[in-house]
Amino acid sequence: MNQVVHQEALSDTPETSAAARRLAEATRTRADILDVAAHAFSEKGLAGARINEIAAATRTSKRMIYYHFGSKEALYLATLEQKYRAVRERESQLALDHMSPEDALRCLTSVTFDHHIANEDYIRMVMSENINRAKYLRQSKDVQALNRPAIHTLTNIYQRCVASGVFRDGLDPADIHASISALVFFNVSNRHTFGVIFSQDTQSPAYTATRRENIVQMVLRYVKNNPTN
Amino acid sequence: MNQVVHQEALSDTPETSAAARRLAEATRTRADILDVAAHAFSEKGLAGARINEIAAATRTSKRMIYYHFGSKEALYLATLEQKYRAVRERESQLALDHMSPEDALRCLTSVTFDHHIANEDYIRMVMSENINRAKYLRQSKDVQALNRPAIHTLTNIYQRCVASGVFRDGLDPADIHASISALVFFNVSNRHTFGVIFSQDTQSPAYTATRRENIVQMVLRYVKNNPTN
DNA sequence: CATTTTATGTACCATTTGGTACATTAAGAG
DNA sequence: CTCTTAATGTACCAAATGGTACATAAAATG
Repeated sequence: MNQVVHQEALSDTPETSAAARRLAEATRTRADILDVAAHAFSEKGLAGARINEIAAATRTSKRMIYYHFGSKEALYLATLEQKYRAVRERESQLALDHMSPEDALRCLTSVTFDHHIANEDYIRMVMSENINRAKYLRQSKDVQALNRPAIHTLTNIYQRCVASGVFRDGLDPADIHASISALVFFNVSNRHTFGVIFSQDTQSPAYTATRRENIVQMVLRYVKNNPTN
Repeated sequence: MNQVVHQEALSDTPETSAAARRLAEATRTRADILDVAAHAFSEKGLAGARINEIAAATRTSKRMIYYHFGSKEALYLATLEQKYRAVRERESQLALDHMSPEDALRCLTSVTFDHHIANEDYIRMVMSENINRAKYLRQSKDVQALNRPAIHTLTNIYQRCVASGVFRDGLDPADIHASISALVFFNVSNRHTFGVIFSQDTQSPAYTATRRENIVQMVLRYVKNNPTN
């Protein structure tokens, strides 16, 4: 997208640096807008966020938002893709192959739990997008591809586990993934209404720790042949 | 709120009927507005819904919305309370006492699952309210009281089960409730993004049926001493 | 009957909103 | 050196938005 600098390698430092600086500047501008917008949309949703406010929080102007992104909706879609990309990238860095299958599942669940807590912006955007009935996510071309590894990881763990006899057979990895996602996502997404209704501090370390452990137990007991822990 | 008609019982039919008709009319107007607004807010959230559109869909006018509710935010809060009330009322009609404890938990989970599917409007409002960080729900005086029975029901079941030796001891009913809620809520709330990402029809009867059964199994295996099913 | 209160319609408004027209500056192309 | 193109600032706009002032008809009140 922005890596072409066709110029002779000789006059590298002075001329190219000018061009490169310019390009880098534009890229930085886009990134700046994207970050500010992502936070705004995450905070108030597509309808609630204000282009004027986003522009004001940027180091550039509203004019530039429309120059680089075209419309509010296009900007929203761009932030959505960015968030999905960032989250999946960090997820894919998880190395589980060297663990015992049971530890791998335990670790995957636990880390995913913490990961969701650490990425509230992402969660809020997913909520927002579900209120939109995925109207914008549907338009993204590479989000599907981006997310397949999540299932593959789990399929690997599960198959290794079944082979070793620790897990029971006949379960669907996609379904296990759905359950893990549900448990850890809800813990962040609904913490506010849940906290108000049941008068609990759903963000306290104590609540979080017990919740994490209970979710891990729930997942393990679901897949294990002889859950005795 | 609107049940006082201090008038003599003698002149009941002609005079009161005029007053009663008037009162009933106003009540109907409020109910009409509330229903239309609930749907609008559920569909687009607080920021996305338009008072003008709500008014147009009503059999009365925008003027009446402000007369009866005062502001967009107050109307939103009123719809929020109405939805919570309606959902909890239907929930409390569930009779589980005559069942075996295990069947009771199985039934509770299963019914709650179906109940969430049948009340998408409610789910969307809860999502919306979590995006608001429960700013409005927090202002409601009777929502907490409204929701305590949910935990009590579960506590009853759980204690009966532990006593009979079928369930393991030491679990927190509130936590079990959180897990059940997470699993069934997510199944509806995130169906759109989930469907897009994993190219599944998350609303098909087949998907729904397996998902329901897997969630029930997950809950049962979590609490049971010897999960062999 | 006079007066006050409830409930409602009509028309209007200030502000905000997403978006744009126009000018400009600087760099790349030939 | 000229011409095009990428990038950006300024000022502006039409439409939409939440909300209201004013009038009024009917019922309640005393």
